[in-house]
Amino acid sequence: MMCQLFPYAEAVTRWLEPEQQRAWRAYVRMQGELNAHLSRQMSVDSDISMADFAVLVQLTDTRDERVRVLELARSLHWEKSRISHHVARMEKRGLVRRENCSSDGRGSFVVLTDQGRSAIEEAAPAHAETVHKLVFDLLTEAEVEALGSISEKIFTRLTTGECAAVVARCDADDPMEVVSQEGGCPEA
Amino acid sequence: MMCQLFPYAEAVTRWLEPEQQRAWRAYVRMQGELNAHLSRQMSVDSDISMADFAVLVQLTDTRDERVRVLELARSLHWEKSRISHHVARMEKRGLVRRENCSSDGRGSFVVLTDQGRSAIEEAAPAHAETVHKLVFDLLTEAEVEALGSISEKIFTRLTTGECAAVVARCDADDPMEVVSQEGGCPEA
DNA sequence: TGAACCTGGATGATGTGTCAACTATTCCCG
DNA sequence: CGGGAATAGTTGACACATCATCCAGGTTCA
Repeated sequence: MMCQLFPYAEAVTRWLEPEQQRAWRAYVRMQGELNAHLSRQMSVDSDISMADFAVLVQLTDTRDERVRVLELARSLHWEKSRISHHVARMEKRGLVRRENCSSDGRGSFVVLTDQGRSAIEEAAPAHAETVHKLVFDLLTEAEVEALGSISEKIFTRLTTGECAAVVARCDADDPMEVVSQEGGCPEA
Repeated sequence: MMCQLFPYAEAVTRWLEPEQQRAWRAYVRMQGELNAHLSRQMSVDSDISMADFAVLVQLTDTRDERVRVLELARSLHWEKSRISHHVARMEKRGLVRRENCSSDGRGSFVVLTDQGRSAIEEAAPAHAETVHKLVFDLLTEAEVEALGSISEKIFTRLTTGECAAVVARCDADDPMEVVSQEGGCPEA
């Protein structure tokens, strides 16, 4: 219908084919709803947000439980100012603590506190269960595989070449390397 | 790895299987990155946000180009206060206008302005092109089909039964009906 | 009629994400 | 060594989402 509404758009415009449109609309709504649901679940039955959780996962993922701010930014694909603000708020709530880096006067570490550790330990099982209920209990093995490879394709497209350049987020030293940080701890 | 880190979580916890984990991590990152990229693209080369765009699409989708606030909320699956705030901001920028509803003294309409119409007309082609470049150019027909059906499964799960009840967002009169609003105009 | 209740919507506080400066350190190279 | 560039991180302003609360206009029913 939009296509009828915008007949004057340059003739070169590639609108979506019907099946593409169906898939896209479904994806957009699903993704919005799923995010909302996961966030709400997390902050209702644990007392942290998905963002907190993501940060805490990165920290528990490191022996030593301390990570440099920019490394956090790179592995989460967040901008540095986002990390900075978020860590500040988490620090205020006692989930993490900042420490100066002795080897580099500019840098600082984000360190997991006991309270942070118990927060994520409490949150993780419920979150994993939610992901099961909302996603994996519904999908066949083939669909899981498809979801993974579709996501990887798109992600790779987004983080290589022009797209990555446009973003200029907190530039992974090697733009290709961002996808290789697998094998760590799950988000769920 | 998290599984090792939380061995004390109740034994009943269902962690994710390796393939599930891979798919889940890939999905989460892709989705975050894709959202960020679409938003940035939209606000760089048009002067509106994805949220603005979504609202404008709903408006152009209606002959008469006016929609009741709550109807907007229902079709976008947003909370009413989100709509209210967002419409207020859009009004301030001249993209829409509010009008009182004569038949129901409480209600009000959101009306598309000329400026709003030209904003979406300008934004839509570029957005569609971006979606092509970032998504559909990469996927086979089978993958498009898979993406659609996976998304629909999850979306349905999220909007029926207990999940929908938990949310109690702006209750579609018939909880089943929310998925039936197909056939309208694409988001892209 | 009027009291209890429901509905459509607005509002303010708070937490969060983004962008554009800004500071302080370190690096590089003459 | 010294000065410019790069790097690590912070800060403030603003847009946005959520929550709880409020309020005015309808509905129901005695």
